[in-house]
Amino acid sequence: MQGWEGVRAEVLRRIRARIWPPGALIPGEETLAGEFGVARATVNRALRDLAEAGVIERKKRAGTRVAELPVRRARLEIPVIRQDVEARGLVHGFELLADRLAPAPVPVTARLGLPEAAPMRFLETLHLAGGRPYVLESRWLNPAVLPHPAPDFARESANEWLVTHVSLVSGDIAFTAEPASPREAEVLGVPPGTALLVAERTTQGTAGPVTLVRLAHAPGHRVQMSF
Amino acid sequence: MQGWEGVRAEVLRRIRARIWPPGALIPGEETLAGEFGVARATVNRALRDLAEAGVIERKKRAGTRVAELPVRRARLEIPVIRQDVEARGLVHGFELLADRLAPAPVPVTARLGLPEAAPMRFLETLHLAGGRPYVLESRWLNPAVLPHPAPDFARESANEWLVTHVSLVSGDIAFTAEPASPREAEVLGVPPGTALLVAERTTQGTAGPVTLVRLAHAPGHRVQMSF
DNA sequence: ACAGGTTTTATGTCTAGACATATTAGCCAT
DNA sequence: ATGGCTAATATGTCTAGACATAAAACCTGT
Repeated sequence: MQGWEGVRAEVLRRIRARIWPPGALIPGEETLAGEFGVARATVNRALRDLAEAGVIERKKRAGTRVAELPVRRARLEIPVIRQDVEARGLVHGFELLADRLAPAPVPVTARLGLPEAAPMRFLETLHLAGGRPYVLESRWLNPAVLPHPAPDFARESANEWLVTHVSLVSGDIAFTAEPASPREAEVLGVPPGTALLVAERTTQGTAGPVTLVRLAHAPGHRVQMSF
Repeated sequence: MQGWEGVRAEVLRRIRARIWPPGALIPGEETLAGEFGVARATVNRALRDLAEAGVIERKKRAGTRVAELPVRRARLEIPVIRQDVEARGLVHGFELLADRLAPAPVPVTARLGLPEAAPMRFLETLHLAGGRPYVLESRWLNPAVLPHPAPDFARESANEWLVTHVSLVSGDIAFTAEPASPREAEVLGVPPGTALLVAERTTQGTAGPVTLVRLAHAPGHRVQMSF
């Protein structure tokens, strides 16, 4: 068992076997390299990987120690909605329900870091999967990121246009469960108050805040991730 | 701007500027190393990072190409519930509501890959944040992973004991929105049918399937992640 | 004791060169 | 054409050595 994956496996084994218990300082890279008969860079690669996984914590000069409470990290892949639907073997479609320029509510501008009541493009898109309502997308879009002439969001969904044409840099997502509002109930074709999985995303681009979007999913939707 | 982060930034800039459009083959490591005046290993580090982020796709012999539809990846950190509560500045507590050995329902054994109706430990724990119900944890636990004598889950929550004592290897999480069942409503102190954010996790360990747990969160709970 | 600067040290990164490995592309025989 | 072998090539990884950097530890002088 050699190579950086071998080193990682052996270090992980020792941690799990409590040879190096939680909180303990493990030997330095030089030492381990000597013991395993590999170069220090190889040990470094292995330990860096374990640090990324949250198993160990590394600090310059202070050394490497086993994490006290290993934090598990799961990765969520956020596809374009069309891909998401097609991956389920269904035909994707969408309807543009609203498209207007309006002063954005304060909570929206605040979360994006824009001046209060800045005029923004509001887009409401209902995505369909196999002809049935799939998710209601309510989006506030910073008009500064749009080119002239602006794209036709009735032809290409805002969701997809943004991913392919705007350089998204960072952002965050939050999932909540909420009862369907009258509007959501009507559009999605469910009784008001139905439990909906709601995702709220904000994204920042290279040229400032891009968009805040709320995705209200039809009942039964699962967001799946693995680790 | 030098170093692998500099290389990554420049490559990313060219991709965003469509100098290298989606689907395009980008120059090889050797070429880029020459152009940027760094060693090939440095370019490799930068490109490996971009590949991990989903911006480019790499294959041996075939080279590196820009991803057609960049999939955004967000990382979720799954803390121990106690940490989660304490991070919100609240006092954590819990009550063990049920603890029994029972044949697990078929959907449970099936998802974990255990024989049908295998006897499993069923644990129901209500976690409290600042004295108020926070999340109801319903867990099926493979008794094979427990030592003798078994730990006292009334003292240390199963959630925390598992993280620190069992080597978890892989697993998956799914989030859904569900109406509170009568049981959940009663325990969490909400009206039946209230929209709850439910997380379902399965985990596999080195020595086989470990646990399947359902976490029904109190209303208003947000699961937050960033990218 | 204590604040401030200096040394030490473990990790972070880089280089140049090498070999390993997975595919693709080309070639040849059928 | 088609199947199968072979060579070419881009990425993956490793080595040995070097310098950079951050933070702890060790001195100072007051």
